[in-house]
Amino acid sequence: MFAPPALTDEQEQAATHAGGHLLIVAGAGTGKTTTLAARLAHLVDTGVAPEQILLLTFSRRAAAELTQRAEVVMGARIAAACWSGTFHAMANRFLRRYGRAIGLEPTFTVLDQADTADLLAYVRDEHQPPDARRRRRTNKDALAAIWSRCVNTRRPLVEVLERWYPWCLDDAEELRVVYAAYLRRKHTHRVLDYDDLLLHWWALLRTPSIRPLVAEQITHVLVDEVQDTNALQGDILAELAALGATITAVGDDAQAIYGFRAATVRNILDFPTRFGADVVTLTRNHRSTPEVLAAANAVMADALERHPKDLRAERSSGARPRLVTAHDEHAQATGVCDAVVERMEAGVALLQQAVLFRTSHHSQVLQVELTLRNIPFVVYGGLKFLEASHVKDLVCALRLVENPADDLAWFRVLQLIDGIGPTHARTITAALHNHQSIENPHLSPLLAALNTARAPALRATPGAQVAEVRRWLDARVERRHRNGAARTADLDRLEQAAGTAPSLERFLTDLTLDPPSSTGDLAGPPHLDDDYLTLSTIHSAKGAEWDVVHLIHLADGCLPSDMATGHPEEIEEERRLLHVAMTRARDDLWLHVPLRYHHHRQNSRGRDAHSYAQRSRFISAAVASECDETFATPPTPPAETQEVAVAPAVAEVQDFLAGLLEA
DNA sequence: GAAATCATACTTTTT
DNA sequence: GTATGATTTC
Repeated sequence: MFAPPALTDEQEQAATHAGGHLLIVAGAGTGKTTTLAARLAHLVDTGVAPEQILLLTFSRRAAAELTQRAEVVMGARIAAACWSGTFHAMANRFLRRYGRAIGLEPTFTVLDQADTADLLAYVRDEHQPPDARRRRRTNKDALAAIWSRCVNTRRPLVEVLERWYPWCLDDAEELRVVYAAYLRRKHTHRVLDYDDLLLHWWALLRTPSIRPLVAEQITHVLVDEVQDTNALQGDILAELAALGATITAVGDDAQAIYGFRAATVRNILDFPTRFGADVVTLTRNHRSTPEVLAAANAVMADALERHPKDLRAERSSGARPRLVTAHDEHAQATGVCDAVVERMEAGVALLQQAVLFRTSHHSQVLQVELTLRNIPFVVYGGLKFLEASHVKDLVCALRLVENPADDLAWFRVLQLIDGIGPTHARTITAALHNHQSIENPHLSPLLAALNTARAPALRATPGAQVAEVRRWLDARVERRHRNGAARTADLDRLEQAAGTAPSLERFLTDLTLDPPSSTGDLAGPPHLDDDYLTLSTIHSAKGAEWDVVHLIHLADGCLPSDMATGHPEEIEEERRLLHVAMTRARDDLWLHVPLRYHHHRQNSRGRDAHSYAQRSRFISAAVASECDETFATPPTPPAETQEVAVAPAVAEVQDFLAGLLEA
């Protein structure tokens, strides 16, 4: 018998619910993870084999946290036996194992979002090379986003264009051609994009020869953050249910923040009727003080769609949230640092404090200030490590080791050779596929390096394979970039990470499905016992909690983001984003509003500009009345208007120089 | 004709 | 810092 930590009545009811599908509506801070871990333990306790439980979480991080919590209750060995990970990671696992049944070679490579956009641009150029006379084409990121929305919402192209990309409607025919070519290309080159993983998993679950296997293997499915799943993921759950699995879904419609990724809140709202599920609602918040909750509830009070469940505070009274209006973002950064240090000196570890923001560049000024003050920090979210060109170069070269059919990888890697540009890269790729000979003396070192890395050599560990590829690559990376040393240092870190992977294929797949989420992730263990402050996008902070939380850049245009003010529902999603951010705080919540912030604007002279901001529209008078308000300190005068004292000797030199200019 | 180089515009959130 | 388009160089 296991002895779970004391559960409240509502948690207990959810954890031990028997006989059928279940929806747990769990507001922020109501002990969702505790309840889910307890349910997991309960299932095992009542005779379900851990190998028959599928745990679908939103991120690898959430999976790890849940598993860790479950380990405490049920022991590490049992917890580790569950199938757990993101929808995409689980799709990958099933497809590697059973893909052959639907005609999918299990050696496929996975394209991340940037690869997807690159491949779309690549096939478009084959059909329609850029034409100076024509107007600007749809950019490749939009190409990828449009198609992804079609797949994930399962709606036809024209409908998606009308609803979300009306300015692209004129290009509908062109897009159709490009997407058709993209589909063919992926198929012949054994590559899958993120959406393909879900789509093929779904197809697999509908395949008669596979269904009995899965039915036997998976009897219980636990889904976390179900409000952030999309239509396709909902259909996958339905297939699993049809195979006899019992589904437990957990979520909170007030925390739906992934609409931009085609998530639909219908998946949680319709769950009870679609699956005939019982519903248990958790409303007692154990995380935050009543003061923090009052402010968070006040934000949601103005929502267009009212969520009937107000969170009830269980904790005793604490400090009121602080609403700080700073003169500009420098003053804001100063204010955050002062408060963080003050709390640290009062005994709150940096690890128990966080600064959250809407977009990653909102944290730049703060990062400078933290560095100046020697306050250690780790940044989550928005990290473009995998998008840096030298990292992509290495990853593409490694993909060629695994899958020589990967045209996109060839296209990129070949252009690293002197004298080879887009045109030659294409012809050489085609020639390689047709086993024709190629006359280019610079090519053989690359082919040799790939062959050595590919050889089923005895010591071909992933680390050694990376090292082999780098013997060819490093010199080229250093030649192409001014800061070559820093870039090869990044490659060192990748090589190190590869050293711990079971295979090159696993290394590459993990890198795309679970990219390093923080600046520290690849750096390895030395960071672990340090104390550091967390900087995170709100999206990446989902599910986490801290004693002290600072929200910065709460200005209109930042939150709500001015990229997301087109449709009312987008604005509502931004509101929920603020709600999610505020409910991360246990004891102290700070809301920072800069009146003036740096704005990258492309005015005619190409100069950056400052914008004067207004407080976020979500901070209503009612919200403000739940906070203690502080106003801006007067600004320090800009440096260039300050009097600069000139020493006598310098004045003399200046006079001399000025004299040279006189006739 | 293709590659290298220079100039200019753009930069949400994530699997 | 990077992606794209125009211009220069090979």
